Amino acid sequence: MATRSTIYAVARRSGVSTATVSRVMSDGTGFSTETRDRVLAAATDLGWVPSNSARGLATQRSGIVGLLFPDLGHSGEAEKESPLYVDEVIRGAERAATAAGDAVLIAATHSSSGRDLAFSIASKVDGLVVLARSLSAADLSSISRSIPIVVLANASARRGFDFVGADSRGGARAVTAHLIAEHGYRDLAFMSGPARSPDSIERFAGFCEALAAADLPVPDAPDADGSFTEAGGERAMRALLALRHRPPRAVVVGNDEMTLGALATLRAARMRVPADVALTGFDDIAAARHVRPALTTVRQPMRELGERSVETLLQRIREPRTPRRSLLLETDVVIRRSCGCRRRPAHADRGAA
Amino acid sequence: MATRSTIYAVARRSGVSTATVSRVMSDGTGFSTETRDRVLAAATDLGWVPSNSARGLATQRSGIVGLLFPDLGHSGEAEKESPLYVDEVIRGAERAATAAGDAVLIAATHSSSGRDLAFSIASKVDGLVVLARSLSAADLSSISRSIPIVVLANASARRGFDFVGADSRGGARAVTAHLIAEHGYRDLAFMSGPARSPDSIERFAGFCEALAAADLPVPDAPDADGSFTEAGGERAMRALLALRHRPPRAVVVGNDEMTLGALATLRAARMRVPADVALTGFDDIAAARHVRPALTTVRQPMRELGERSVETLLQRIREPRTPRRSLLLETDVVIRRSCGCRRRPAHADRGAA
DNA sequence: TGGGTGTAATTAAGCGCTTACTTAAGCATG
DNA sequence: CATGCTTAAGTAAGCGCTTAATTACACCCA
Repeated sequence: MATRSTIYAVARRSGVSTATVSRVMSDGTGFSTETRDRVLAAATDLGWVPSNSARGLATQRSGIVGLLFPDLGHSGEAEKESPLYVDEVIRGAERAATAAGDAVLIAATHSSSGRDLAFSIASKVDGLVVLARSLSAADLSSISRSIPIVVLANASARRGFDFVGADSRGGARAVTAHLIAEHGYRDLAFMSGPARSPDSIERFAGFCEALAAADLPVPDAPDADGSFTEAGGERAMRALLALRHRPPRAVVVGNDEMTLGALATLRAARMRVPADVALTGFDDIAAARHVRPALTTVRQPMRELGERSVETLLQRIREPRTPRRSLLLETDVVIRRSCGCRRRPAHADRGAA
Repeated sequence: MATRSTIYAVARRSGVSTATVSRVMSDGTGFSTETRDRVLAAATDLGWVPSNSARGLATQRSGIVGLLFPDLGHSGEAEKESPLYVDEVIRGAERAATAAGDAVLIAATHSSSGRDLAFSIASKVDGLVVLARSLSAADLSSISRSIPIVVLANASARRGFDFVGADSRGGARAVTAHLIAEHGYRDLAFMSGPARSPDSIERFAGFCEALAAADLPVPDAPDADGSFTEAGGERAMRALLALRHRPPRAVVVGNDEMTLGALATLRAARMRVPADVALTGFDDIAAARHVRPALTTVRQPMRELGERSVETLLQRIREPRTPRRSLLLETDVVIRRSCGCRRRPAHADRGAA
């Protein structure tokens, strides 16, 4: 507790200069084994933990990267639901950073505080991974004047930055195509998440592409939308049913949580899934395997998104003037029962990259 | 990109000294509004983000707290399952830190790297929250010589440190009591997680207390154990069934994921839950609500654990020589169907604090 | 014996901030 | 008009490391 000891104390105790201590600590060269042992012993005795502030000031590197993400469901109703996605990304980021000897700082932009928070974080890190819409374009470019930034999963903001994302559109196209080709459904609807969310937009686009490819009529907008939550899915499905005289044969839903909600609404309306209405989700959250019917869904490599974005960032920090990188990871269609399939086929389709 | 500008550049550009810039940035006093505006403008123009290393060196505070947690399921089979608990804690920690104007650094100790990682993190933060068994007692006390530490959810390591945890034991006691009192089961088994996990031990203790209170025979050890994963639960349940001529009437399981696995094994063995064997879990993960039968389980205030531990840490950093704190949060029994209840009662029992 | 070559170690100049101390100026007071 | 008080600003000494430049020394070879 109490007083952190300094490199000077260690140097004095082991009878060498601070330069030598520093070299020993950084695995450098230019010292004998005995000296090394003496230094290490002194460091241990004193319980010395070098100050990263001092080191960072001297080296111009803090050894920390930041991850900024939007705070979904802040203290609200559905707050237990949304995390999954972000959490996996965080895990991936942590892993990649640790593997490279760096550490990762995380911060959720609770909408209000966005700007200040971002600058406060920016001052503490060597670079920033910004997930989805957690920061305005203006702040993004302002911060990028002092540290490198990689944009994660928000294709609309990628211009001018390194970018890492998943092929949401390809995934949506692939499930939709499955519904059409394997099951012969022709009356399909799309139920979107928040209208402005880049994910919503991409997924709807993929849905439309598949319809177009099958010469089916292409809608202008999603048939219903809501928040990316269970409650949002329930409401959206109610709206959808109210709107139509006859329910669609199949509904491609923006994410799994909404699908869970949609399922509840359909059950309440005494409709069978998939016999009356088939359903597909997005994300492959744990619950997707456990509901009945188990959800056919599109899996994103969430952890890998986190890993790759941090790797990209570290690479950029190392070599600031390399051409921009853009990385689009593949998504997988996971076939279960909610689409109407009876048994899992040998292997799933892949969203094109 | 490229060159971070410094306080000197800002000072020059706005025609004041660095001291004045510093005062303006820290919301201090001793400058006119015009001066403030000039400084702020210059800072914005230059895209200046103050260096936290320099500031930290001068103030002896980095404004960063660390959260160390064990890396469950590293690249292994069940890796998608375990997160939940840790993730919620991370969320809570982030929230509390941000609310206090600090940031949080996270790191998973991938068993091997434990020690080095811990020291690397320790050098970057003002204090550390250490979750469960992510660090040995020796490292814990070694690090605590230079920065404050709060132990989270590992009652066995609390000695000498600030401590925050949930009342696992009380929760286990409460579900077990429910099984005995409400359903009249007398033949109960306990299926534990990893034998050495503090959670396993606490929960088993609570189970035993409830048996003792009902004058039922108290076992020496859990009837089966496994890892805290679905696969672990499947195996443990198979072992349990193999061991006994007749299955127990009810099984209190160490956590929800194991319960999911146990459920699968029972189904495969053509036993009905809860009609033949009743089951309860721990943690209330999202899937617990979605499986059939929905799981009766014990909920821990995971996010609050994260919040409280960071608050405790910040408090300690602020006032180093205050008496140690120990905080035990209550757990809730969540009644659903897997225990045999037909409908949710008005309110759930509470684990005693 | 002297000069070259390595290796082990030290010296000291920063890195970009904060802050105690000091100065300057404006203003009210007796 | 000298005195003191308040407020706005500047000066400069660190904070604890890293690292380029330098020194000290041992060793080898002609």
